[in-house]
Amino acid sequence: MLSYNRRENLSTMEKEGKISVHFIMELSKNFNPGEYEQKIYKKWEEGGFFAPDLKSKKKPFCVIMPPPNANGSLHVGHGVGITLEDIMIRYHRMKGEPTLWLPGADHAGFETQVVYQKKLEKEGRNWFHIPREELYKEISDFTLANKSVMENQLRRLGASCDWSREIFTLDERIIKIVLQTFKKLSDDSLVYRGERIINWCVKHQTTLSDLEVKHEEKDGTLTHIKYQIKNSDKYIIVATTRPETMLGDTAVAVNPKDKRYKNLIGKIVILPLVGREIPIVADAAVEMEFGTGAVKVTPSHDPLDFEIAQRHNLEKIQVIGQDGKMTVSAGKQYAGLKVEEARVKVVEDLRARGLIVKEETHKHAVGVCYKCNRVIEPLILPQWFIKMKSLADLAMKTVEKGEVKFVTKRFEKILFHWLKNLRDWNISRQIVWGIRIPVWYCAKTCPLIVTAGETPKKCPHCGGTELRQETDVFDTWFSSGQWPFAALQATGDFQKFYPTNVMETGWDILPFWVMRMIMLGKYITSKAPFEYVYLHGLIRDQDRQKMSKSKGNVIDPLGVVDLHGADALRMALVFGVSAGNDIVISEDKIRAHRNFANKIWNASRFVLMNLGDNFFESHCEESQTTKQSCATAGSSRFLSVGRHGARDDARLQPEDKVILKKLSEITKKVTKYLDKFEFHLAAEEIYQFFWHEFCDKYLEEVKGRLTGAIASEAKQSRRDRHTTTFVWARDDRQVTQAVLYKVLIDSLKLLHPFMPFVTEAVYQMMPKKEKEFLIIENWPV
RNA sequence: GGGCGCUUAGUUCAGUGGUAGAACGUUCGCUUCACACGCGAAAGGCCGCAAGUUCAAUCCUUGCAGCGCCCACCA
Repeated sequence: MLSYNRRENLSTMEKEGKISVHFIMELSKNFNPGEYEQKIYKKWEEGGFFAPDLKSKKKPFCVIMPPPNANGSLHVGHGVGITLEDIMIRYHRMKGEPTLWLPGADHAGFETQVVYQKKLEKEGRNWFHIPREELYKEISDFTLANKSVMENQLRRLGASCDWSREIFTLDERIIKIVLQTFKKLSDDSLVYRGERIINWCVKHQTTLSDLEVKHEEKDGTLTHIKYQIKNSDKYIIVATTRPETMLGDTAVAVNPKDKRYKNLIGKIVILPLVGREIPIVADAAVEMEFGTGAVKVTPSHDPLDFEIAQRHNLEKIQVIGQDGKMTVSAGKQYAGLKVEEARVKVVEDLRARGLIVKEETHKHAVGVCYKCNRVIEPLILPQWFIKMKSLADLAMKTVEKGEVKFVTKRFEKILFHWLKNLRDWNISRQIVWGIRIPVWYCAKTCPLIVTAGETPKKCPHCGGTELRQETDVFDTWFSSGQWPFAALQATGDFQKFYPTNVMETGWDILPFWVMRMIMLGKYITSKAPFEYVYLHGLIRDQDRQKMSKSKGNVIDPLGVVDLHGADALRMALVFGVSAGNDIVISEDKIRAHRNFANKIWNASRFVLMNLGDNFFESHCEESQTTKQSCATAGSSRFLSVGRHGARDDARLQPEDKVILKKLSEITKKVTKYLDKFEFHLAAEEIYQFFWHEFCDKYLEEVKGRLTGAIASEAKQSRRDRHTTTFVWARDDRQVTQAVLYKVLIDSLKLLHPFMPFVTEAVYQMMPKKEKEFLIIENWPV
């Protein structure tokens, strides 16, 4: 027998090819994750276990990883998703299914640009002075650097995704598919370039989709202004929160049913300060109860006014520019002023003329940029839009038919609410970092040239060669909305793995991403991109607060992994958390599961010490003589303990029967819960069983029966292993050992999806393993 | 204004049409030879309020109250 000292670790053990009882006894009393995790992960990865076994005839299982934004570090939110996905993946892999977890990274267009812009600001450089190509290159380098940091963080969490297939959202193969989709939408007349009122962020100098605009309650002032009626000394009083926009007014609107104003409809008013003559129109969109019931109409700077203008064919005068300052059209005395300055000056000037009737404080929701919180300036700009109606209907039908199922039903309601209220989707962004829209403009006024990416040599309409490409890029969500089919097509796995099984992601991106994937996936491939949608909640701290850098309550997942191990973090993220609900995590909770990992470690040490050396050595010899691997010979026999009525074996003591019965029950339960996406219940069951049934009860009960086991050099039986359950079990102690072994190894398997590292570390020390690694073990039945 | 949720032990949360569950925390005892990151024991709850359906409601229905989130063109 070889002797070891406690410094020696896994690799030494493996070099020697054997593990002895003495080795186990020398192991540290506490599980030290740092000593094992990265080594184990490396072995898994090198072993190629993350790639799907394409030879398997079983039904494939596929999860597409929501590609993390490659512009920073992973946060705990990623930890939740990665853990849940990894649990599913490891479970299905152990069931022998060809299992693909496709990792990716997202260039995250606007988001990354915002991050990079901040970085430039700190360096004192001006974003807008850097040439486009240079900027693109810089952001690209930045993103790729972050991408590799992130990949290593995913490894630290234990993500068993197939790195050999990893794909980036700006991969040439992906871009090609995205452009084809745009072309198809264009051919189907689902995309158009339109001059419509859009959301403009003055800071970031780009438009945003409606979803990217947040609404904040703000205190404002409702200013009542007199507009004089032409050829009369009468006035109509309008109420507005944005007096400065009156410079761009082209009408006053009232509700057609409003008796107060009935006789004024069609009359002309003189716009104060400007002198422009504008009509009073009747429009049902005007609320009679609000303000004075008369609205000034500024088509260029207000969405509602824009619509009124469309209906009444009103002129549109832009008085605010993309720089957030008043334009020359606002008049000499206002041009160049910032909006806020102009507001003050306009009110002053009106007051000087006695045209302010009253000013009242007024709470109202103001649209702000979701990134910089700056007030959104509605402007009219030509943008690319996707028509939503037919795609939304398509998505609704897909969900109604059950082609896509939501694990948490209530999200289906929320999705429908979204789908029913969608307006056309502005997919163009005036940013650098993204996929450029494949449209070319001819120098002459020919129709636009839309391609699937190829650069046209000449204008198909006039033959002209003076063409210039659209500078706008796609909204990131336009490309990521195609991710499941695009990614699988790019890696060549589409045939086998599409549609995928589960889309696991945070509920906060239901409308941004999930909804669009259903629409675009179904539209392009005629199949829904996934069968199930599992949405997890937001992470909160013990005081139920959202985590944010400014609050200083952020938990860095890698810090936790370093301190307590990935297993502890993973378990803390699933324990006591049901689908769709917010997740409360605290240092206490993580420590509790660090303790559990340690419990697994120590219980395993105890079992291994008590198996006796015959377990470690003799059986290997036996199986070699029967030309069976050491591993197979051992465990297949043990597996029969629970399966073929061995519980009734006369040599089993009552406590043996109880624990084996419970093991069998727990195995069924955990399996059932995993199939139903009830990860927390699965985790709690196995936790409860392992700690309180196996450790607290069974291990204590059998201690007496094991006395002397360690020193024992019991001879093994050479009887045929196929005729007897416990071939080698010649006395009570040996029966106990067999039961211990069986319960431990099955527990390790059941625990593995949740806590892959401790379980694998222990498995590596197990004698008579069926497989080389636990990660590829067979799920118990 | 519209929509979606939540309310169960001190805390964070599970759960079920039929005697209330876990984790953490708390209290008391334990240097028991796997583990003090541990073991044993214990305390702790009209399952938000009211009505209804039912033989039976914490669970289903309705109303109410409190809390949270999302959406939104009352300028």
